[in-house]
Amino acid sequence: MEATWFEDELVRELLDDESPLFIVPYEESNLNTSSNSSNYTSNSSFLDQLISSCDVLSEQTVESASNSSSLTSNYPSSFMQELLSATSRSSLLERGMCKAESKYTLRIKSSGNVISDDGYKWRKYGQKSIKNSSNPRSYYRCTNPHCSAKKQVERSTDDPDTVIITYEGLHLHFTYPFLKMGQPDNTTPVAKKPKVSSPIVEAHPDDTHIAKPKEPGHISSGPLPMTGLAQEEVVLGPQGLLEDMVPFVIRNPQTNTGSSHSSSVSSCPSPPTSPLSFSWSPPHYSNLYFDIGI
DNA sequence: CGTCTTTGACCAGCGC
DNA sequence: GCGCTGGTCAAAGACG
Repeated sequence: MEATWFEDELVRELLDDESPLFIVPYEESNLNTSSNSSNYTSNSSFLDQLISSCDVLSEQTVESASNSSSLTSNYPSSFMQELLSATSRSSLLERGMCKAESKYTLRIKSSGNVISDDGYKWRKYGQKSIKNSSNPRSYYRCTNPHCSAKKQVERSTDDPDTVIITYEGLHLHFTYPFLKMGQPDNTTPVAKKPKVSSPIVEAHPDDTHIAKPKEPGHISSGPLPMTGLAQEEVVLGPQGLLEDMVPFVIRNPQTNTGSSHSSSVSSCPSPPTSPLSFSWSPPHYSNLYFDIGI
C-alpha cells in the first residue's frame, strides 16, 4: 500500500524535535510511579525517554514489523525505518536491548517493585525457578484472544534492579502505552475473561501482530480525520491491535488532562490522557504490575 | 460466584 | 537412554 499524505507527515512529525506529535508523560526516574503525569515532552524526547525507560523496540522489532504484511500494508516501510532510525539515534540497541530469533528482550531498570504496564493485559500462566538464579521467571500470555503474544519476566541475576522482559510473538505492545486506554466512560464492553479457547488465529512468532488482517483501506484509504480527531470517537478494530491504533497514537497532541489512568503505572511512560475517545477499551488492568514472583 | 494467581506435574527438546 | 532444563497445563486456592 502506498504511503499517504499523513504517513509522510507522521514520519516527519515523529522525527521532528519540535513537533508535539508525541506527548507523553515522563518521569525522570520512572518506572515505578505514578500517575502524576504532569510533565510532558515532545516527540524527540519522547523517543529518548521511551528508550531510556523501556529499552524497548529492537531493530528486529522494527524490521519484523516493517516486513509484516499487515503493517506494511498500512504503514510505509519508510515509517518503520524512520522509527528505527530515530530510536537508533538514542543508542537504543546499546541499552540492554537484545534480540534472539523471534524474541525481543528488554531490560528495565527499576528499583523497588517491578511495575510495568505495556497497555495490555497479561495473564500469568506459569512460573519457574531458573537454574543458577535465585529469581524465578514468570510467564505471561496476552489475554487478547486474538493475540498469541507471550512474555517472560525475570530479574537479572547480576543486577537485582534490572528486570528482564522477553516478548515472544511480537504484538508491538510498546505502542499501547501511548494510547488512551481504560477510559472510565468507555462504552464498548470487553469480555472480562477472553477465553483462550475462543478462535485464535494461528500465529507464528513473527506475525502475531498480524493475526487479524486489516482491510487495506483501514488506515490510509480515506483521509483520516487527524486534526479533528479530538472530537471524534475513534473506533478501533476489535482487537485493538497496533494497526488499529497507530494513527491515533501518533496524533495525540493535547495530552491535557492529567486525568490519569491510574492503573497505568508503567515502566514505559504512562499513556497520555488525551481527548481521544476510543470506543474500544482494554480489559481491566488488574494486573498491570508484573509479579515476577520475587 | 466468577476471575485470577499459584504451583506442582507433565511434556518436549537437548546434551552427554 | 537418561537426566536436566525450560515451557506449559491445570487443579486448587485466593480474592473481590
